[in-house]
Amino acid sequence: MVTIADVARHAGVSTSTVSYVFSGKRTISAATRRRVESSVIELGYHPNAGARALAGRRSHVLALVVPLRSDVYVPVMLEIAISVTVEARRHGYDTLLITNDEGPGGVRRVAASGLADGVILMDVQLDDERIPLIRGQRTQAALIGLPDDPSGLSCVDHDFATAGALCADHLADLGHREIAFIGYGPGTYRRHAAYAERTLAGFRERAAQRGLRFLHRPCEGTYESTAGAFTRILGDRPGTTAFVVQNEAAIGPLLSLLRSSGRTVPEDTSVLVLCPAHVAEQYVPTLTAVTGPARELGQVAVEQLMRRITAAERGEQAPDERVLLTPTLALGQSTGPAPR
Amino acid sequence: MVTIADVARHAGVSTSTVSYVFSGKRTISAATRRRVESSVIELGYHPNAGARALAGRRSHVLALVVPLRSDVYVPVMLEIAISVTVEARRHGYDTLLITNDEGPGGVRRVAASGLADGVILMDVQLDDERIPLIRGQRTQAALIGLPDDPSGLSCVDHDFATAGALCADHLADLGHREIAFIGYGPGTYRRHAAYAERTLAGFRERAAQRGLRFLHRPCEGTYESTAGAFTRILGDRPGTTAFVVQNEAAIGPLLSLLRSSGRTVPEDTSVLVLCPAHVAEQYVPTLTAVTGPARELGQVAVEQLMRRITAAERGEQAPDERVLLTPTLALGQSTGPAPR
DNA sequence: TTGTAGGCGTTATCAT
DNA sequence: ATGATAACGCCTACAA
Repeated sequence: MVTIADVARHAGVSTSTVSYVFSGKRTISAATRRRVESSVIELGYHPNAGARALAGRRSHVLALVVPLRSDVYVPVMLEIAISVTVEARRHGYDTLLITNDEGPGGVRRVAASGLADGVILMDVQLDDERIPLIRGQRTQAALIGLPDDPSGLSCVDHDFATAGALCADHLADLGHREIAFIGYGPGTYRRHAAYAERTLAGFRERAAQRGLRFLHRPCEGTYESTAGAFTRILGDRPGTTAFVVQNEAAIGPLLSLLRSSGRTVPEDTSVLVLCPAHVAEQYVPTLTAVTGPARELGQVAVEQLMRRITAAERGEQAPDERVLLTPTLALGQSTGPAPR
Repeated sequence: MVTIADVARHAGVSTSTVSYVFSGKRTISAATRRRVESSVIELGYHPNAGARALAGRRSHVLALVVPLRSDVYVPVMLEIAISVTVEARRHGYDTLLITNDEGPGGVRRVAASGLADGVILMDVQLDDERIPLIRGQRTQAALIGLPDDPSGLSCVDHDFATAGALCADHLADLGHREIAFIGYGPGTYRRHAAYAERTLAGFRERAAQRGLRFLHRPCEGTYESTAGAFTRILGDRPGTTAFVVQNEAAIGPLLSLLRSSGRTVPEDTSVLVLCPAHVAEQYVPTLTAVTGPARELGQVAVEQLMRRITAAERGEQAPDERVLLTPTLALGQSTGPAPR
């Protein structure tokens, strides 16, 4: 193994000089820097991570806690994980994967052992049980998802309320007046899942402002459940001209049901979905969708965590941050003017 | 921070005794062990990862290289990543996520710096460019996916040939004689993607043995592409009574096409898919599927890597392993006896 | 069965 | 602008 001492000897400088060439924490003459750098390349030197962590009290690793089972659409999870990893590298950090099957103990373990300098929690629930623990051990953390009480923490999430409002606006602009909202199963609302409640609230409020009538129906996402919701909606409100769907699993069934009931999309009925763009694009016709930027979620979380780690190292108190990312409307072929 | 010296003092033993209690590398009297263990708990001691890696020359971390873009179905990727992480923990290891956007340099970096003791490569291609590099630097590695030349490496993959054979057998058993195979796009076969070629070869061989006629048609997975393949198949072989589909994206379109052409499933036409079980279950009717065990893929890779790391530490040459996991047939409602 | 002490490779504090 | 050197916390021969 090539050590820093080998490089120092080869370049004719002291080990501290080599170290400072890497860290940039003091000024080095151009000549010396060149000599060191060419020695590094010639010898194939890679700083030893363990020694660096030990001496520098920083592992340059962050831990990403992924839920084993999640309400979050799986491909989005991986997209976030990858964006975290890529963004972390831009800050000289590597990313450790922690699953929640260890329970909250996993976070304690990697933080207490110094394996990781900080933690990013994915799929944070309103009353997430991991949060008190994080607060307790002063672990630097950034959350993806907005908890009940975000004090003392940095977090980033989609702006679900705005997503809901965007849906109402788009359909109102097209002249629709009677709208059905097909949501997640009742259990999701019962446990107050943030994304479900906030989206609905945002939709409801904007719908009221724009003078829309609407009906919210939970739906498990199975074909039977969707069929039940569909039938009751058309029974209660035969004049319904548009559907908003927040449950990916219900999209396919709903389109089938519309077709077999003789309604064309978007001429007779508009369909607007809340889901990742590439899901909406898979359908025929392509679906108009309100979509949040998954990749940015990971990037922002990493930036927040880096700021906290840096602040903590300086003995400062990191400011809490709370960022909501604005969703966008991706026009597809499934929404159109309300029929007369 | 609580160090091993604090624990030793508190328990009235030497630091080496504490260390050996953890590593189990020498026998400790029950009384001493108890004293140490309770001190550990009382003080909340966690061994420092950096110091451990430095002194022990082992980081107890493995690196998992995930492709940025992949042919592999995304939820399966995450399932594998999680199974790797969980299995690694059972061996006292943590998992570092490496994306391929660093290029093969990422692997070199984590291996040379001692950040990771070994590497697991996902989604390995037949002529994977990362493999020569791994061989060159003597990095311990396990591959998920079977390359052209697996010498000097451990690898695990699905047994795609058997998956293809299972398809032929199931349909032959049901009395089908004319079968269409809807595969991936032509590009997939052109670059000799292993899973596509091996599946087709396995199917072809068994089909010949069982006296089946079959037609293979590539398909991009879009609605248009599927419609084109469908039309040509029924043009060439009007007597086709069963479809095998290896392209998840083509499943939805194919079912629509069958329905709108007035064919019922499974009475008129059987549909058999090659895809993860939970995808097949989402459809109405549920689809019969041939499925590989994704979770086990991760587990086996970790076990292989652990054996290699242990062997290398002892200065031994690790034996190459090559494991193919057997797929299973999951019966759904989409296959039935051939119509008369 | 247990203790002692040297060394793992870097960083960062003093010097110069 | 650069050097010397004491930590950093743990592991593991070597002793007892």
